[in-house]
Amino acid sequence: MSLYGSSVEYGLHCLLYLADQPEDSPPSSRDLAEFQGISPSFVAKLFTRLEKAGLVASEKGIGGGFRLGRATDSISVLDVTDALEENKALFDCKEIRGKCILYRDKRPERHNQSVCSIHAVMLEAEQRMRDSLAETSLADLAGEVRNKLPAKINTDRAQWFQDRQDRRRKRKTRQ
Amino acid sequence: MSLYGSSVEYGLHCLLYLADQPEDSPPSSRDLAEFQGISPSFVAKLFTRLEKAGLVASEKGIGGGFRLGRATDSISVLDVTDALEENKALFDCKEIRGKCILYRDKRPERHNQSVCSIHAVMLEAEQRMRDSLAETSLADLAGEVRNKLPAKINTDRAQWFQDRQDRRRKRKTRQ
DNA sequence: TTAACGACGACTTATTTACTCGGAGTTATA
DNA sequence: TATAACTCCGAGTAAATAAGTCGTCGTTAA
Repeated sequence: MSLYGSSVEYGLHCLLYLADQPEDSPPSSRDLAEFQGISPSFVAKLFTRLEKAGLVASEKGIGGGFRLGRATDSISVLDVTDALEENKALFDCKEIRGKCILYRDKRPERHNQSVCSIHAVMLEAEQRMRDSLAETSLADLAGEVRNKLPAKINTDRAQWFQDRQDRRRKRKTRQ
Repeated sequence: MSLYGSSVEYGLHCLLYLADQPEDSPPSSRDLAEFQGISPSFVAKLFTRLEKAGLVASEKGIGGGFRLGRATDSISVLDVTDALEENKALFDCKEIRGKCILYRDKRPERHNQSVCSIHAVMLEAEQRMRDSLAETSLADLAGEVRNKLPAKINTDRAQWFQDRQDRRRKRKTRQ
């Protein structure tokens, strides 16, 4: 496996689709899942976490779904990974120095004085990773994808989501 | 949990003790485990991985144990994490674009043309993390720890390992 | 010979991930 | 207003992984 789970992959792809979505027709989590060919119930679960983090806002009811909670340029990739992987650190220092046989009886005070050197190295590496992830926003990613793919794909996709929305709302808004 | 498992923590601590060890008396994996109050069988397992990566060299037999496979300044923290967490990437891109409902039938060729944009962001972040981990060597860490702790602790530790070694070898070298 | 060591692999257990299911709640339509 | 259609939501399950164990083997020194 990898350090980040598949939640991060699913979530980022979903949010990228939301970034290109018109304001008035929020796709449901089911729409997003079926469009990508992944599990609808799992995507639904991811979105509850994304909502708690404020990255998306939900709209209930028959025509409801999700829209982004903030502007695309104010949501970073780091925001998404933090929301989906909870607050999972790179390294969980268990302070095993405290178990050392020499200090089994008289607990040493100096362990609390400073951060474990190993831990410090890990914290630094983690911070660099986080800085990097924070540099890219959903707006950056969405723009990149739009430029990379031929226009027809984007219009096809927009059409598909619109059709789904229309079907749910019995074509009230369109036609 | 954290992204890196406890193998990394155990392994790094063990290697740090090896860094301060005199050449002629290699501690056994059991010595290292009992000194730190952690599971001997698990530490033994870790050392087979460290040996395969060339970070330690083993010596069999009754007085045997482990010594570092290279100089302390040529073993980085990254070397250790790579050895213990296999080749676990930060992000495992499953290319779910290929499952998209629009291309279910006619597989698009352009997916292979370029790296997924999301994947690219992750690769960059991972590289920065790896660069950071590669900057610190066992020599750096060992020096830091030596300076941080009072001298007595270091001599006590050296004495403890020496006693263990002597007990195994029935006090051939000492006394 | 014996006791201690590492090497190796199968095995067990605990935790986490990935995913499902059955509500509760909301909205559009009749 | 009743109801059907659709949503979010969170408890619960199954599969995968991590963490740790155990036993057998070949090696080495006392």
